[in-house]
Amino acid sequence: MKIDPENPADLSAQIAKAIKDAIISGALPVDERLPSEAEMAEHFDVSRSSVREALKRLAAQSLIRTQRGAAGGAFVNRLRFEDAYGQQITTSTLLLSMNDVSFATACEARYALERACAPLAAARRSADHLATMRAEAHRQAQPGLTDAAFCASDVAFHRALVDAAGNPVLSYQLAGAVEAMQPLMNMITFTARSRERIVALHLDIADAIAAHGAADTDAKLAELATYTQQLAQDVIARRRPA
Amino acid sequence: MKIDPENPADLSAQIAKAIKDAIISGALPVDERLPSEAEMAEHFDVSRSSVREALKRLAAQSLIRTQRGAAGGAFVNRLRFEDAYGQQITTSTLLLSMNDVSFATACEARYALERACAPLAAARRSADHLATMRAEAHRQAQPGLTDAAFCASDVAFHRALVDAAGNPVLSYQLAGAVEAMQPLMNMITFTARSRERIVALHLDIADAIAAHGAADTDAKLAELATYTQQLAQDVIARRRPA
DNA sequence: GCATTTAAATTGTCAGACAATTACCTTTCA
DNA sequence: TGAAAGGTAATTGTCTGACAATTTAAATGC
Repeated sequence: MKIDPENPADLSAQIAKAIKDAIISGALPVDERLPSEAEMAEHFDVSRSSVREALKRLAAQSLIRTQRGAAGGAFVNRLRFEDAYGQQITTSTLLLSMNDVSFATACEARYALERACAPLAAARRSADHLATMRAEAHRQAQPGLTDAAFCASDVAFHRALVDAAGNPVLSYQLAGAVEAMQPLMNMITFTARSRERIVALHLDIADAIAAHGAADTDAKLAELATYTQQLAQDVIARRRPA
Repeated sequence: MKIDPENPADLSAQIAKAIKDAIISGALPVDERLPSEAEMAEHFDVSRSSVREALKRLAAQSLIRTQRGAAGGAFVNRLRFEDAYGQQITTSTLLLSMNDVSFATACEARYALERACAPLAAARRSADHLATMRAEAHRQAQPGLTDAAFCASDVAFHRALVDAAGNPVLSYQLAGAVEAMQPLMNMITFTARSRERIVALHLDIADAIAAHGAADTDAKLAELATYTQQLAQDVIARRRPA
């Protein structure tokens, strides 16, 4: 850990960066205990408040965890894939909502990434993943389902497809792509969507994956992507003249 | 914004979550000014310190920015793709280093995602992206290049390929996949890698993209993936008996 | 009208105090 | 001897008050 310059602004940011760099570089291994707040305050020659604000910045990124008590303190946290999922989804959602990304761009990215998983999913899918996909597809066929529940089930279906690839790195990357799209898909749900067509495609995809058919899976996913894009264009075209 | 319960622990985390939810829900639009720290302290009935720690948590996620002075305060920050790149790379790097993901798994994910970009890159690549890819490939052929510089150029080549797809959402997603792999690739650089083979493949990829050949690009990327996996296996096999 | 000065608002930092929690040690009693 | 009870120290969590630094806006003087 390095000492801060004489610049008396952004002290907590500087301290946070120093500790963060130490964690990334491996100088502070997982579960290592950081010095106490008082010790760090003395070491960096700042107040305990500044140290605390720095630690809160790191805690917000799940880089450390804190524990009260005699043997307590701040510990380097093992960043788990499950923790990163949430951050990924939040960030993706905000990126989409704050940067007016077009539906076409977001949809293209989503299906491009999902199709990247298709061959792996077709090769490795377990009976469990397949059962989840089929269960969700059948749920989507129920007539009384609300739009929100249909969308949630849609997300669950695609999550199962992604997880079927058996690669946690891919699952992490796809979390944002799949789950952040749900609000955008709601945009269409209210108007033009044909649930029957989507359910049929989902069942086709499940069958293709059941048969380990990589090419078939990819083709059906491409069809679903095209249909989704077409729906969006229809909705936009309908809104234009009004 | 809601009020906190009577639980006097994790106050700053609760406040941060309340504000974060308000931002995600859209109740606080971009560039909206939050109340001053003193006002929030009174509103939530906590001390200014707790409010400040909550704000630091949000600042660490680039959700807000702060400004001193009379018309200063905390403002909802527009999350930009460039900001998210860095977070994505950091998170991916830590996930890989802290969860002992196998090289095979990480490499598989990386090339699966990159191949998802290939058809789009082949279709849309600008002269600029193509020039960057070829320039990096030629730089990699220079004899005096250090291993670190070769790796950096390798990353730049693949970044250009991804950016050539012209989809900022894809570029964001791929940032972690491409850049977080650099340390893992260094593992191999020291031993078995043939630069000539890699440069040749890079030039083939650039040619395929120049000719808008989606299938050729994908095939060459698949070849590069296979070669990389093979290298890793060789290194592991060589270390085993020793 | 324009430049200068002054005031006010706001975040950034500091110092000190107390509360809450937890591990560890000591004492006491069976 | 063993175990339960209690006390002690260390550490984070929170509060209060103060001052410094910065920036905008208003007031003032020419």
